[in-house]
Formats: sequence, C-alpha cells, structure tokens
Amino acid sequence: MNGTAPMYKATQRPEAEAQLRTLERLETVCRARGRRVTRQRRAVLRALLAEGGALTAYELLERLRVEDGRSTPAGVYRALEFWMAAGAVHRLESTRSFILCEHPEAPHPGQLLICRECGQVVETEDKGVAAAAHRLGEQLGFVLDRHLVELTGVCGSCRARGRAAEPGRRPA
Amino acid sequence: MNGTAPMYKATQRPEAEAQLRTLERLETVCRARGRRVTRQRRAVLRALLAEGGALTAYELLERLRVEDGRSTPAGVYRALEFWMAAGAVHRLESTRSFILCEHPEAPHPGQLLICRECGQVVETEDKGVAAAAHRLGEQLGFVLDRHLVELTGVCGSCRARGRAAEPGRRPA
DNA sequence: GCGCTGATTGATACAATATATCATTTCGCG
DNA sequence: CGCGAAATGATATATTGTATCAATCAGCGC
Ligand SMILES: [Zn+2]
Ligand SMILES: [Zn+2]
Ligand SMILES: [Zn+2]
Ligand SMILES: [Zn+2]
Repeated sequence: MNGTAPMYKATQRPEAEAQLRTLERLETVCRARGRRVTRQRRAVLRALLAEGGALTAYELLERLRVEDGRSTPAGVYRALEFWMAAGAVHRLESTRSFILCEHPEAPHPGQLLICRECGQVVETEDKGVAAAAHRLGEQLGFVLDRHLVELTGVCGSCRARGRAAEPGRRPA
Repeated sequence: MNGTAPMYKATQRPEAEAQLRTLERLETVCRARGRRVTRQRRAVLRALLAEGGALTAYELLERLRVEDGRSTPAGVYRALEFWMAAGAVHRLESTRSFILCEHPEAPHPGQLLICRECGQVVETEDKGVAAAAHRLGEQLGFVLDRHLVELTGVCGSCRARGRAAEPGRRPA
C-alpha cells in the first residue's frame, strides 16, 4: 500500500542531515550576534529533531531530563524562546506545542497544516496565502508583522486509512 | 436571587443593537437544539459586548464576579465553550483571549487582525485568504475543517498617532 | 401543580502552561 | 588570567484550563 501518497511519509528523516547543516549555519549567525548556542539549547533542538514533530514544552522537558536531570521548565522555555527568535522553531498556537521550522534559512510568513488524526504538521510558505493576508492587511490599514496561519484537518494518508469514518464532514 | 431584570446595558456602541438581536437569534437556535441560554451564559456575552474587545477568561471572571461573587473559572470556561460551539465567540490563540464574533449569522472561516498597540481586533471573512488556504490544503491532500488566521501588526490609527516609530518594517 | 429527566451550575480541587527572580556559572575575549 | 556579558540552576509563582460530583434548575408529560 506504499504506492499511494508516500510523499510526506518519506524515509527515516531525510531532512535530518539538512537540519543539522542548518544548525551549523544558525550557530554561526548567533555567534555573530553575540549569542551562544549552548548544550541546553542544542539539546532542545536535538529533541525536536528526534521527535520529528511537535512537542509541548513539558514533553520536551521530560525528554531533556533523561539526559540531564536538572532541566527545568524555565530552561526549556528559554531555549524555545531563543530558537523562535532565531526562526528555527515555531509555536503551534492551536496545540500549544513547538516544532522545528522546516525552512529556517530566512524569516518567512509560513502556514502550518495539522492533521488531527496523526498529529503530522506540514509547514508551507505559500505565496497565495501570504499575499492574500498581506492584501487584507492593507485593505484594513494594518501594517502586519506577524502572520499566524494554522489549518487543521485530516491528511491524505489518514483519510486513506480511515475509510470507516464518516465521509461527510462539514467545514467550520 | 434578585429580580433578573433583563435590562441590557444601554448601548454604548452602534453594533450593540445588532449584537443583541443576534443574541435572540442564537437563543432560538440553541433552544431548538435542546440547549439553554442561561443567566450565566448571558452574563459572559454581555461582558464581552460591554468590553467591545477581547478579554482573557480570568479578566472575564473578574467582571462577572462584580455581579455574582460565585462565578468560577470553570463556569466561565463552560460558558465560553458553549458560545464558541454556537459560533458566537472566538478564541484568539495568539493572545489567549476571547472575543465576540462579528458575523455570528453563520459558521465561517474568519480572519482576525490584531493591533498590538491598542488591542483592537477586526474580524473579516476575506474570500481571498479563505480560498488560498483551501487551495493550499487541497494541494497537500488535507481536508481542512479548522481555519485559524491571526494577523498581528499596527492599525491605521495607531500608526497615525505614533509617527515616532520606524517606517521600514519587514513582515515576517 | 407534580414529579421525572437531562442540562446546568456551584464548589472544590487539580492539571497544564508559562514567567519572575536572583545567585552562580560559563563563555568569549583582551 | 580576569573581566563583563550571557546563560544557567534553583526555586517560587503566575496564568490558563479541566475534572469531579453533588445540588439545582428548566422543560415536559401527566
Ligand atoms: Zn518556518
Ligand atoms: Zn494524518
Ligand atoms: Zn466570527
Ligand atoms: Zn491600534
């Protein structure tokens, strides 16, 4: 059954390599700005990378404590804040969790598509959505600097698997 | 209990009348579904209406307690959940607060524009944004049923007031 | 009106999420 | 090394949201 839509399933994290290269780049940028990439911060990034998806701050904390029993909520939130400022981590407002950015090369107005069945999160940089949002802001006289778009539903593979569920859903 | 005179606070804003008419309609709809519009639920709606903007659950609680000292967090959240299910209230994820829906006539994928200076929130039903989001979902094989768009920035009147700020901003 | 039934509330406790503070340690650098 | 900025550790606390269950209320058939 792998013939249908294995597009995102993909192999065991092919992005991992790229993510690690990205980490090095981030590190360089941070140092240039007088900020440091420390053990704790690296640990947070590694945990998110290993998870391959979103984690809440306290789930992250549990994982960090396996390696370092002294980890605290404050530490986790500090590291998360650091990476969010660097553009390497996003916060999913609708699930109060955190996830690695899939395009950390540059700041970007991204969109997050969330599957409520399997928890998968896909990050996009869709020009259409971004442009429409920007246009809307202009129409209303706003100068926007934060762009939060989280779209929740059911992904293709979950729909393929769960034919037992009701076919008729009403978008709300 | 004291006589529950339904003296709705004199209308301070123009939409208030329409909102109150909408309340009656909601009430009818709710009854038709075996749900009740009670004193406590009405109080939550009135408080949001009087505020004219977003309130956190606990800010709401403070206000309710002025009139009824027995109000509790659970009660506030229950009422909010009730109205959100009815489509009369939205939760602003980015500020963890709640606001009246400006178009409660029907379910809708809306967008919220938030001014970080004055806290103003404008709700829109922009076809362009909604269509772009829907298209994006289709491209990625998602069937979406929740549409969260919160755009934050500075509104026109705040910009007019605060000319001291820097003119060149980069949307992120 | 009377009692039945399910919806709603009251009261309390608790869970989950996030931040404040300050003494101490580490890092980068001259 | 020794300085100052950055980061952490430790602790406490603030904020936001739920669970539980007995008591009460509203609608309904009688
Ligand atoms: Zn990103
Ligand atoms: Zn899925
Ligand atoms: Zn609305
Ligand atoms: Zn404003």
